[in-house]
Amino acid sequence: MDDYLSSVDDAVADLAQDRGRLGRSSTAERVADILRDRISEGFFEPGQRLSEEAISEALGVSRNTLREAFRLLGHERLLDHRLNRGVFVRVLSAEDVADLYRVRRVLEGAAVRRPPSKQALELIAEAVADAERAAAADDWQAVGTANIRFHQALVTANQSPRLDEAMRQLLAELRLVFHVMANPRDFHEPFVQRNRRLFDLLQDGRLDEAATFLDGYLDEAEQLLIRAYEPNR
Amino acid sequence: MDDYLSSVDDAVADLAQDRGRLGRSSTAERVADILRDRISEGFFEPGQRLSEEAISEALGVSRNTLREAFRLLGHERLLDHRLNRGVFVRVLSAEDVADLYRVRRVLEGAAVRRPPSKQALELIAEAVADAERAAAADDWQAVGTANIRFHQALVTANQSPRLDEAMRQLLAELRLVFHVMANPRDFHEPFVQRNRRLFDLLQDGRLDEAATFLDGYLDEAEQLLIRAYEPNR
DNA sequence: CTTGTCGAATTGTTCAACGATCCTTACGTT
DNA sequence: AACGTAAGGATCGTTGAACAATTCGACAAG
Repeated sequence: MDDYLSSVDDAVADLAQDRGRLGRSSTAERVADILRDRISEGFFEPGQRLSEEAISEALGVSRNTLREAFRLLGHERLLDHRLNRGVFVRVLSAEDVADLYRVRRVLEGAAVRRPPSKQALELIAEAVADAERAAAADDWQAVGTANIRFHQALVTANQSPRLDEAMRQLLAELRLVFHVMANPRDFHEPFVQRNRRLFDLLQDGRLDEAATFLDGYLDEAEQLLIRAYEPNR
Repeated sequence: MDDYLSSVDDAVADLAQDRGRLGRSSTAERVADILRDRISEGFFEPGQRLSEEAISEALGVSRNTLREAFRLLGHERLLDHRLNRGVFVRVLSAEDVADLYRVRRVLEGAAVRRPPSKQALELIAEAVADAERAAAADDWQAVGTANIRFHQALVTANQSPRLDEAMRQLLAELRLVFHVMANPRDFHEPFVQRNRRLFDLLQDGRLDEAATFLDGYLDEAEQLLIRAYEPNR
């Protein structure tokens, strides 16, 4: 009987993992999801103003609800809310890009310096493989998203939900900038090999080497980005 | 005449620094400020429900505006927004506390490992002095806020606005927990000396020592907190 | 070319209303 | 005693309309 009870308890405990999915749905949040996707895919361009009237009508929600969605995205730094002037898709300055890479060095650097869990290694390996596969297929858009997943997986090694969330937001912000890269191949291709190399270092437990390798990696990515970005300010 | 023009230009350029203060005031944000203060001072206790009707009436704003404020604080993790049930002052679990300290180790650890700027050192020195002064005056509440300023100043060394902001949020979240400490003196006193010691190490450029010292520091703070916190769950 | 003024357009905020959801209580069933 | 159901009240989610406040561009005056 003890067995029976404990197995039930186990099942219930497992179930608790899905609890997160229950509460998740309010119109405002769903609207925010839609807008977030549109922004990160480049449908709304940085600097563009999002009219309350036009969008609320287009999505069939009231202005008040739309404004709640705007607030959410504003806090994620995807939208810029200027009083009495409306909300605009965020325009990142070169300093913003530099700051984002400063944060990446801290977040990813800390992750790389600690022995990764088996789970984390698996996630990282998957992302590397996906990137290589996409590169072989000349699908550079897919390479880009796989690269992003790679770095997200890296941060996972910190075992911290809050750092994961911070990284998620950071990468969403960075996507605002990726669209300025005229040729996505030039930007994403060089890093596919490096991802593989970084993964190998991590797997072999050569953490110090991984850390310095990562620093060089991020330096170059930042410079590539800023060089392509600085002109049109 | 050139001189005249350029001096005017300079004056105008200076003025641009104050631009940030212009936009900053909407009713919703001011309401959020009020509520944030009330929460961090313990007026609203963790777990308490904040009624839209009661608070909107008390503050003399509409429910819609209040909801915008709630969204803001929800994103700062100070409020817990449960669909159709209202907003509650966030209740941190022991895992939350552990995670917060994980993030602190990353943020403060990275800061301590890089040579601090003169400005940063100054901010840190001020916080240390304030804490010592308050400790001498037996004002343990003030010691607590000075300690918080100390750690905020530490992170300043990262030279990253986003990390500063992350630290600000993190500390606001931690304040939710500080109120469970029955005797603030026991919690804050041991760290006044350590702040001084950490400052000395930084000033002398003994960064590695500072880093390991900080790790021990954070470990102890975390355990103190969790020990006082775990029981009442 | 700068400054003042006016009006259209948009946002900020409020209000009232209605449906949807949750909580509580009570009642009946097994 | 544990569980399923039902009813009612309270609160939230969302809407639509309304008005004040603010911005912005145009146009006239100096």
